[in-house]
Amino acid sequence: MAEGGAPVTMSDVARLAGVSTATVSRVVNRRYGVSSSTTAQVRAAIQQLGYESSLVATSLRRSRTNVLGLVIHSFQSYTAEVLKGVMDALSQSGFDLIIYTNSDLYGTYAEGWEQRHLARLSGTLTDGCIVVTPWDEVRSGTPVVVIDPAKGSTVPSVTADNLTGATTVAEHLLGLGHRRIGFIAGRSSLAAAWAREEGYRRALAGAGVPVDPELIVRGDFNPESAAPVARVLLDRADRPTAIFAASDGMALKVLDVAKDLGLCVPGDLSVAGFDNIPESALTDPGLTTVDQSMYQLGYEAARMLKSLVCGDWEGPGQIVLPTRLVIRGSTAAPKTL
Amino acid sequence: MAEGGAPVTMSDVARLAGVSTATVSRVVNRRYGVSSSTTAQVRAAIQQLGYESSLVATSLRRSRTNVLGLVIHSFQSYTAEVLKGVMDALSQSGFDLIIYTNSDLYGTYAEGWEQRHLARLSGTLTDGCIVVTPWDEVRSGTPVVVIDPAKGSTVPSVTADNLTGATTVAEHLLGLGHRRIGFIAGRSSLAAAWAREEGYRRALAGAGVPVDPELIVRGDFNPESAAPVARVLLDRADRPTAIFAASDGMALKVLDVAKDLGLCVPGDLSVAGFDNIPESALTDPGLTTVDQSMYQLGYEAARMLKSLVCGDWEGPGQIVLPTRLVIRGSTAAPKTL
DNA sequence: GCTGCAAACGTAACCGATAACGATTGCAAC
DNA sequence: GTTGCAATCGTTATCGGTTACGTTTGCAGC
Repeated sequence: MAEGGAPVTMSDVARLAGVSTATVSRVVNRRYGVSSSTTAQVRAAIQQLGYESSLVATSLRRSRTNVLGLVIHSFQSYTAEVLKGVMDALSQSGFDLIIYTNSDLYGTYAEGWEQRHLARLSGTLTDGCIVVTPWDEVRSGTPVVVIDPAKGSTVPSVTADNLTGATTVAEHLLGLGHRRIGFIAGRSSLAAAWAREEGYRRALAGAGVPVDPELIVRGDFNPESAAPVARVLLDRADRPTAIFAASDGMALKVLDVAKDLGLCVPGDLSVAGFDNIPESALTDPGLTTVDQSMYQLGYEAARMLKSLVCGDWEGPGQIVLPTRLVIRGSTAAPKTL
Repeated sequence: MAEGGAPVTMSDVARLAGVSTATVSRVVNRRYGVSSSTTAQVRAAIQQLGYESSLVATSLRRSRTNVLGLVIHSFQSYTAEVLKGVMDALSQSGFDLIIYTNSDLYGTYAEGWEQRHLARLSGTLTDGCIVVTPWDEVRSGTPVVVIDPAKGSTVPSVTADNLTGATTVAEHLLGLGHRRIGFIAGRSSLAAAWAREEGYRRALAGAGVPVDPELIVRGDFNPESAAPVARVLLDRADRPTAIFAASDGMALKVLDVAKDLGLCVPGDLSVAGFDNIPESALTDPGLTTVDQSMYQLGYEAARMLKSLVCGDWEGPGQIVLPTRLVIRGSTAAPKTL
């Protein structure tokens, strides 16, 4: 059958089978109270017409839909990792997944897009939602889990231990003998950016190394934002012997800048990042970084949401996942040591 | 406001504002025929209650929803690229996007999942759908665009020029002087696999090189499937001087196998792939491949669907996008020449 | 033969919104 | 004072299902 023609509805099936729509509904939902002969008739009609129940109509009437929602702003490379984790966690769970995004990719977002998207889904379509954005003003009748929420949030959430992770990286650099360590911070509005910077500061303080404000510059987590500020650091007469960027994307950009300036990594400059995106393993030299497993974040968020929806969640309201230092070739002891 | 409480509906707003739901609807949809004073009252009530219209209820009643759907089986790495293209094409178009996936990631798929997913969305939720799968038995009341459809399909579709792309790669290898070129085919049920193999055959035929069936082995596009069959090729006494794999994932696996066997690429063996996934640029040596721009596929599919929904599509029913040969370090003239 | 009861099935209200239609109101024109 | 018309707003049917409830039917038990 080709295109065209109105979609086949339950009453079409009912008419063909010579029964009421209620009976068709009972057959579809395998409810008690339909004789085997009429069941067979109805099934035959469904088969013949190629009927599929409408998700919309069903979800409007029913409270439970067995569909979970995921709301995102736009597609980044890490988004795919999160989604893989979410889908693996939902594998064979009986829950389907709907991802809702809007088309305003580059335009300015009207305030409160999270709430708007959430409301459109969680009204009746989904049994619960995952929100991938720093945000905590959740209003929803159904459970919501936030990945990487704003600082001090009290909504159910999953986040990486950015503070410890960043501390570990800085301690790794300090352990190698570095004392002048540049830091490229992330967008200051994000909790993750704050935690990573704080980890850097604490590690230095712990080692008795004073924090030089001149060595802290700010990007926005985007690779492109790192190039100019990295140059600022590296053009200094007393340039740092190591640079710790708050994201791998920015760290990879630092590698490019270093190459442009004729600096050898890790000979002249050690570079470390945060995230462990796939590309970081493939550069030459490989990038020392912190694995925060976006996959794991997605996986845990989905697991949590699933339990919240089923009402059998036992764990804590906020999950903080451990991070893992990944040492590769981009860091070494400073030459001047 | 925290969680809990039934979601606020239109009648809640109507009650608070002292009007009927019809009036609220008119205000929400900016229709003519509401005095400015009542409009203000209604808006105030909406604000106070935090009302958001339900996507489900709206789409059930209305024919048009300004939401497009995308149906996929599971998340692969290329899926993210397709999605980026789709979202860029939809940027500021007024269309939102809903991606529907089910949870059966590893389990066996019941036959006809495409139709089932499509029916659940296109009943009323979406104005049209993109289906990312080789499939052509489309039945839908709303427009559907298929990315990478089955062979000889007549539904609106977007696909890469696999035939020409594969021919180009094979000709590149022939041009370097290779005569014994192994081919690792993809899953035979897919049209893309057929086209890529056909391109390989045609290039050889064009150069007057007889096709040796012993040099053609079959994977399934998955990286893991390539290792054993690559070994079969490379363990032969008269092993090929070059291997062309029908996907980058498989080609990268061939690089691993070659390394295990102590073969030098491209000194002892040239390797080429197809897809140009990001990883292919980062290996050492870089992988010669064909860029088919999944991004572009997604972009064009979305553009086409948008026009089909609006009824102003002028282009052809099937779009075939050109491919581009990307020459990197993994291919060179054979040593024995 | 009548009652009782459960199985089988239809009727109709309902989910939250939209839109055709009807009803009310105010005001100008006759 | 009517009439006419437009502006404003409420009533109600409807989208495609689900489900509480009512009705019919068949059959066992008295």
